Amino acid sequence: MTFSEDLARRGLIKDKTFSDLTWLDEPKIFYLGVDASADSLTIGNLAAFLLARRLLDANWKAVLLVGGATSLIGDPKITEERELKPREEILKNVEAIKKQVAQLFAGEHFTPADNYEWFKDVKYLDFLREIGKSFSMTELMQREFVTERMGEGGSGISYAEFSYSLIQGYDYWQLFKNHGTVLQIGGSDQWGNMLSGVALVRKKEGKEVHALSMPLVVNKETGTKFGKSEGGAIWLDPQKTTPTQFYQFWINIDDADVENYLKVFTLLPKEQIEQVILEHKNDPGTRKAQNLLAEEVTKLVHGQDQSGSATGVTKYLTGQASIGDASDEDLAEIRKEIPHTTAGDVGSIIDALVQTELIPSNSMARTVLNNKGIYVNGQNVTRDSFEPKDFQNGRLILRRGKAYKDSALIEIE
RNA sequence: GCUGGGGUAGUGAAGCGGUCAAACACGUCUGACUGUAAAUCAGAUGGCAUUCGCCUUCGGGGGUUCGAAUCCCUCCCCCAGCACCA
Repeated sequence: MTFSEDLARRGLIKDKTFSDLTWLDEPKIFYLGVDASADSLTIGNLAAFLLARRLLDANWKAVLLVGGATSLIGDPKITEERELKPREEILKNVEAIKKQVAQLFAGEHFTPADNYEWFKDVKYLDFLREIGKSFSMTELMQREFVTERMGEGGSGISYAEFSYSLIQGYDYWQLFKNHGTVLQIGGSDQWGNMLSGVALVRKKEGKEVHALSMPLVVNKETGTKFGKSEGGAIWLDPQKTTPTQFYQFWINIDDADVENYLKVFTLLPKEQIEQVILEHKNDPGTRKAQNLLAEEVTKLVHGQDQSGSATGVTKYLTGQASIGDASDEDLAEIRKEIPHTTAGDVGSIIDALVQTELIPSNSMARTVLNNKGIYVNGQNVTRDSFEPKDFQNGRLILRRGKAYKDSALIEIE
């Protein structure tokens, strides 16, 4: 099976500017850009980065761009104008994302880039003359985010966000000139911006470059955008979403999506995926496919060790092993992976819930407690304080709801 | 610049002097159901205390009033139209 066939079968290709897929089979140089709208990437960014990884594995060369300049403006959303973030905050975010990208691609060869490098000295008039002239207003006005936001019922759009596409287009031109990139990849929401670059390079250089977009990952059952329906964002930063929580997220994926996710979010060969899906269908209860998915993705993002400790910690969260029997090393791991605090042997459960941020406020905690949503060592409780027998060897696992990822370690003070 | 419409909790959207912590819908959280998930049903959804209650919210600031999300002034922002400009 050729590289391009593999991509196609994994469902990784939505739109492309080249007609023949085999164009991908001959390695060239591509680029992938992200903006730093937060201080960490999320699993929403993951699919594109894994595509980059696949290209690298197929001997392509990569330029990975973090948008120091574009982040200052903000990619226009279809609904409303973004709030302009302070420069210092964006600078911090950019640094964080750069580091994260470097970690994610540790051991791989790629060229890091930051569009701020070439934008910081761009003069407005020069930009208008060189770039602005190459863009058709009529065309820009037809973009979905523009038509949605202008006119009656629209939320309005600033000139800054309107121009975002030009900035990204300019990036492609720069990268083409300086690094020889001839392909840009990204999510299908970036398609319009990618085309801006393709068109600009054609106009300025008379050369043909290409773009490739991936379908947005959606939940098959609900049709919702990936990551949206699962509560808060799942971050790649282990400080924000610990490897165990990360691992648990993938364990909880429902059957309908698991095959698709295995294809998109892991590097496993197609045969292996088909095999595990087959096993999974025979006996869905064991959640073989989800287990494999969780293990693989956690390994890709957090590394082998973290993946191992995530499975280790999970043992205690699920009650497969008693928390009282945990070794000192295990405990140290657990403390890193899930929130923890101390409490007296008759301490308040509500305080513990709030301290560990399992629940944001006391009232909420009380409500959830009354709704039978709190578990101590896997046992449902409705009383509002711990009892001495709850502690096994001076510790217990406190959980909100059924999902194991919302667990915390409570140790006796 | 003028004229008109608008800015309400995570989102959409009611309310238009007291009975407003603010209808309703969606979302979110918890539970039941399910091997999961979804769907469905039930409860919860500003904060503190959970017993009467107290505190902070309806773009910002100021005022009128016993009392304002609701009235007045002013500022900011958005939408539409017109004018100006080209």
